[in-house]
Amino acid sequence: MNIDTLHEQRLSLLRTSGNKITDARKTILNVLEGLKGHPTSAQIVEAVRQHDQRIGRASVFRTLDLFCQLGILRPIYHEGGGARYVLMPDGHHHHVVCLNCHCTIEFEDCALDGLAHELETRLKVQLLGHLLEFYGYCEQCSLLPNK
Amino acid sequence: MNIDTLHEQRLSLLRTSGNKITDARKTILNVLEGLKGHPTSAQIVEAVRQHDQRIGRASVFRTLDLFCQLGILRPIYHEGGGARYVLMPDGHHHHVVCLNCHCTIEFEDCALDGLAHELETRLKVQLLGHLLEFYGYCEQCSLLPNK
DNA sequence: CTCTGTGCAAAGGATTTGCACTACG
DNA sequence: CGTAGTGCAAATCCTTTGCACAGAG
Repeated sequence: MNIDTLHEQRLSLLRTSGNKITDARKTILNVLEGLKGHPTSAQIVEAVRQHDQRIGRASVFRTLDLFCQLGILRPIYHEGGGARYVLMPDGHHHHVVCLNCHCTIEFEDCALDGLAHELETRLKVQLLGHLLEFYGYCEQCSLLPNK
Repeated sequence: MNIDTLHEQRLSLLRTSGNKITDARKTILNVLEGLKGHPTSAQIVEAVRQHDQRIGRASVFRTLDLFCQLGILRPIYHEGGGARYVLMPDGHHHHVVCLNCHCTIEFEDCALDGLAHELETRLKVQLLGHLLEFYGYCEQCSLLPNK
């Protein structure tokens, strides 16, 4: 799937869900698409500010909440002050978190579609995506004593 | 696996990792084991307070961080002020979150052990557990318009 | 034209920190 | 006994809220 297509899809999801497409929201979406990894809200606010001085802090938070509600974004929490956010490129995201140094390693995996379908039937829910997080110790940290 | 055994395992993990077993930590562990679902830090602080008036707020936060580092507990973030915590009974936890009403549905699943082993080999990491979160709309919310 | 979204500034909380004291091992 | 852990209270910082104005549809 093409990046621009994804971008367009997200914008049209905004529209079809009854929300408006504003400059602030477009800018924030662009910023999110440009940031790598799992940025904190503070990093996002900062990046948005650099992009467009006029966008207020509050709007960033409101927009992040909106994106989360639409399933475009997921909040995660990795110790240390504040939520972090992950864009869900194709509705899913997978990573390994180190409990010691808190680094994250992303990986691809698509073994969960079957389970997703089963759950939709069994629990009568409608799923948009998933977030899979393994935790443990990364290569370096697993070599330390006490681990 | 027996509940008491799990409790003992957690305590001995504290000891073997070079931490001390104190009254405060024992109380907080008991409280966590007694709470259902995905309590917020505020709920945990409150529950601890009811259990033992003398335990300070800061100690609760420090202990939660410690438990997270040991892999006993995982922080998650579900919109709406503050982290939530999930005990990892056997090192894993799975749930579905509704993006609209924010309810959660827990389910059992053990299809990830194979993937965990593969990742351990491929990424050279040492895994303790995992958290799998599906998101979408629950039965009631998926029937609403705009969904 | 109407109603949703925005920016600002201030309020409100939750979490963290520093320090003297306690108690685990 | 020594060091890790604790409780308290204050400081800090993130997030939310209220309101008048702007702009999308």
